[in-house]
Amino acid sequence: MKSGSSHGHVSHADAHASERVAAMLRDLKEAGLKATPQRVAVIETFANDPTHPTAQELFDRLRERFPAMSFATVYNTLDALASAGLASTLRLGTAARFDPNTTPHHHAVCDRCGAVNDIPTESMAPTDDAKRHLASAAPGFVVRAEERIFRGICGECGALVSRGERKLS
Amino acid sequence: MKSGSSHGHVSHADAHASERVAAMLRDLKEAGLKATPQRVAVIETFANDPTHPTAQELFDRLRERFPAMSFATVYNTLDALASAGLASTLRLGTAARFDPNTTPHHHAVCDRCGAVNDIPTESMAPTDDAKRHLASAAPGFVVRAEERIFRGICGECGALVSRGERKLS
DNA sequence: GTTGCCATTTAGAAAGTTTCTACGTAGGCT
DNA sequence: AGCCTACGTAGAAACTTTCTAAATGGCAAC
Repeated sequence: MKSGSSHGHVSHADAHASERVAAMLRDLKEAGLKATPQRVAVIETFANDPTHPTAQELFDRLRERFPAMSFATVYNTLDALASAGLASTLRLGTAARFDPNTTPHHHAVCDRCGAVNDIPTESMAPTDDAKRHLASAAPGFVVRAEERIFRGICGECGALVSRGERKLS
Repeated sequence: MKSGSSHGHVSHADAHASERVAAMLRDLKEAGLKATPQRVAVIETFANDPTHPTAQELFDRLRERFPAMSFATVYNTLDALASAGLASTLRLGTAARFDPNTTPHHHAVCDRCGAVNDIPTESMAPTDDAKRHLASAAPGFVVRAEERIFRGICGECGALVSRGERKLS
């Protein structure tokens, strides 16, 4: 993260990023959680990252600024954020991935490069078809949330493959 | 397991179960994989299990019949089955869960008891709405498969909660 | 039926991820 | 400023998955 907010200069893009960080810090306090330096650092590192980082990735980046930070703090903080509704957990492979985007959305995962993209959707409500099948297969089930994962090949990898390049798998 | 559909008689359950095992063994051979005793045991244990067992759960059960079986064999076999299209992997928590049902379907996961139910759906195709959002958020992405996970409270847990009982997480 | 190849199994180690414990620290309210 | 308690740290522990080397055995070919 080279465009982090620790620099003095604030560009237009960083302005939005700062807003998001500020909003998360505000929500953090409203949830009754303490704004410790470590949590502020996690939020600054995490809030505007669209790559769905793993705990390890966040830990590696945070350590550059906080050499003393422990792995448990990363998990504790992410759990705290998730409990407060400021983040969500996504389990796609062996390691969990975390998402600062709490607006309703789905995910597109590339089979080739592993990239995870957010797919915004206005309505997360199940279709009538889905509701019907849900009702008959799991009677009485009350839906709290729905996750959708699209698996396939992303545009970039599709272009590489069509050019005959085969770097991975 | 209540079927809720217009057909499906319990009296034929065993017959259907045997058929399914036979079909999986046939498909296994057609995929060029050897029908070892361990694989046959995994298939017999796994083919008709609707609970989406973890590798640990399958291993525990298999060990009763095959005390010498190693954990790696369970993973190897499940991977082989998945490669041959006879099973699929579902990652919901820390441990992967496996599903012998390869017909297109979704999953309903209970927040309280953790039960996983299959939700059959005729069409797995994304809605026009989803396609539109997918195209703009991930240009060029080609969908191979779509997974949906409904999270909520299952009928059983809902009934318990409404009676004021709180047995577990 | 025998032989031989090679996929597969096994035990164990290793790698990787997540959770837990004990204790020291410090945030933030009064 | 002082207190209470939530929080952070280090490290261990628990758990899941993958890997390695060596032995085994399924099954095709003869």
